[in-house]
Amino acid sequence: MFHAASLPRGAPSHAYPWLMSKETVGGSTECVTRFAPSPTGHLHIGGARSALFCWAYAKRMGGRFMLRIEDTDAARSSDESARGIMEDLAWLGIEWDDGPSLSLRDGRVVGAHARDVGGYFQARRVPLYNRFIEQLVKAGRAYPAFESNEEIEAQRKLAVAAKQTYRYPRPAEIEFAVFNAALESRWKRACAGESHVIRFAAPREEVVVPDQVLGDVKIAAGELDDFVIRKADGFPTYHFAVVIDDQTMGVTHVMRAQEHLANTPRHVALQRALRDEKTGAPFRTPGYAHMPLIFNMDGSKMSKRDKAKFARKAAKDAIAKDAPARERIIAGTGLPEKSISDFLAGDTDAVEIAEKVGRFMGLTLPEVEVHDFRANGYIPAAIINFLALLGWNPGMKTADGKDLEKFDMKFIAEHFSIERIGRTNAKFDRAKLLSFNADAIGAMSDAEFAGLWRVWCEEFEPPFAKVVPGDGWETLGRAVKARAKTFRDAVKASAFLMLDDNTYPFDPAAVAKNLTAADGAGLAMVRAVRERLAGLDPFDAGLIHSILEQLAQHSGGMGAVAQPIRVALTGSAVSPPLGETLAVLGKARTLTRLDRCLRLLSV
RNA sequence: GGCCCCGUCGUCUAGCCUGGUUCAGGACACCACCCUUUCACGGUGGGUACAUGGGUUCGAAUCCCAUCGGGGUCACCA
Repeated sequence: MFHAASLPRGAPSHAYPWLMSKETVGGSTECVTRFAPSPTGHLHIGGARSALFCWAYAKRMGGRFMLRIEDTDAARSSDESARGIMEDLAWLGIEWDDGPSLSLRDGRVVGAHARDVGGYFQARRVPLYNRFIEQLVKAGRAYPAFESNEEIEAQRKLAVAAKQTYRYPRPAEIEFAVFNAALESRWKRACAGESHVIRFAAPREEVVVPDQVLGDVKIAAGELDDFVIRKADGFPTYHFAVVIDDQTMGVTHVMRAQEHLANTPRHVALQRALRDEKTGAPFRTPGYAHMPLIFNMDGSKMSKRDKAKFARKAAKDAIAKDAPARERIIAGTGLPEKSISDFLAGDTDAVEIAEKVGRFMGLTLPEVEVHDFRANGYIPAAIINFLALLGWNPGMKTADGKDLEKFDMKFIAEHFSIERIGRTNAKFDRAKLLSFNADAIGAMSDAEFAGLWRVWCEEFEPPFAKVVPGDGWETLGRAVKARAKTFRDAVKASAFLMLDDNTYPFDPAAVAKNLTAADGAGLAMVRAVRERLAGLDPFDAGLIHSILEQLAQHSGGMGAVAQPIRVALTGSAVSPPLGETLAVLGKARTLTRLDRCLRLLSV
């Protein structure tokens, strides 16, 4: 027997001639990949990686990347979700050639030149699915089944109780691949409107999934049961819609997470049973590539519930340390007492509650959706680079012999290959992402950083954006850029700006060390600096800096000058460089603060 | 539990296909030192890994087998 595992990875399987796809490099058919999310929420970071890999492969092969919305779950799908997913993809820079169109802020339209394939929302393609359902029934490869969901569920429970795998038993009257009288009668009942589902008559032979990452994956005969391909509500199931669409939309390569691997035999079996409406030829089996899964550092799945877990733990810790904290949280979030107690008890993982608690407590909740990363100040380029490395590696070295791991989408589009996708599940290391983001920020010019940071602040930190003087962004940005791994960090580093000039508190330790020690030497320095600053015009970072330097020459170093000023100005011993800090604060606010400090602390 | 996938530093990984050049290289994180007006940035250095056990071979992280471990999946959700 042919041993697939001995094949080089990525090689086509010669054991199954129908798989010999013509859709290879240089062939007449161009490569088409697709990302097919179901619009039931935001774009998950793992989904973003799937989309990126699909995009990358299509670009590398000079083909097309398609976005298809799998909204066959009428109850859970929503248009808002679909739009949100598209916006997240566009924000990351993953743009689709084919798919619904989306207008960007800059006026461009993604998907403007999409091929006409009859719609990219599955819910609008139902008549197409139904034609193929009928084809399958007439061929004796699918049949209506009339059991209710409850009946099936009861039987499944029985099987589970007996520690057996439940498989729907094919009715004795159904003959494989024959449209017999019994089937015809069932079909008539179904067409007459009797409630039913359509089940696929699965083959009773081994099914092979040709996977370009894992090699051929064989599923023994009898593992597949007669699964449902059309639900009672008339919508196709995922398995059916995906096969019909991939065929009719010309998809040549299916790349998705490994959690789908176990479903793939169903798809392959379906493909072998279905015929093209025009040519009568069997459906193509696309090239499959299942990529490794992404987990949290502790091995759990990355899920929205992580936010609730994180916020709950922080809240519980705070309450354990200080019982009244509970009341403060209730008051501070404006949430009903019941919501908070349910939340703390773990009865609900509602994201809205988690986010309110998180905001009130000043927590940064773990990001799991693309939008979370965006809201927390991450840069698309850093996310893309990091994601690309999760399960793929270019296997190249830099000029100085290190592993190449910093690259952009252009590089990915030029070098991506399925052969270099790994097979091992990966853990999502936020620390490394953060480091990538810091590097991306560090690589920006001051002007570039200031511009992007400002736009971000205006959307996600409006109160802060308001206190930054219009002409102060670049000066401030220059001062905090190196201190920020994210845009939000840069806001934190600029916290001094948000302080109320007349009420901000002083850190006693910092005061003792830098102001009142040595008979108030620090205070004397504050006084001296205040005198010089009072007459300064313009109040410019460079000029301020040189004044401080002059002072430093006569008083034993910069430390003796800078630290007292820092404490006087911000209440703490930590701040960005003083020139920029004072300049952005402005002369009036600076003098107000220095005067207040002198007034409060002088003896 | 059945079926399937996977197993190199704490994490992402290079190396594995084409066994020796590897007492295993890089990055992030961590620690130490240097730089320094604080905090950062930056620089230098350091520790930590081939899951285990059997083979094959002169020689195995690399090939084979077993065990153990991790994960996925078993829906009228995708």
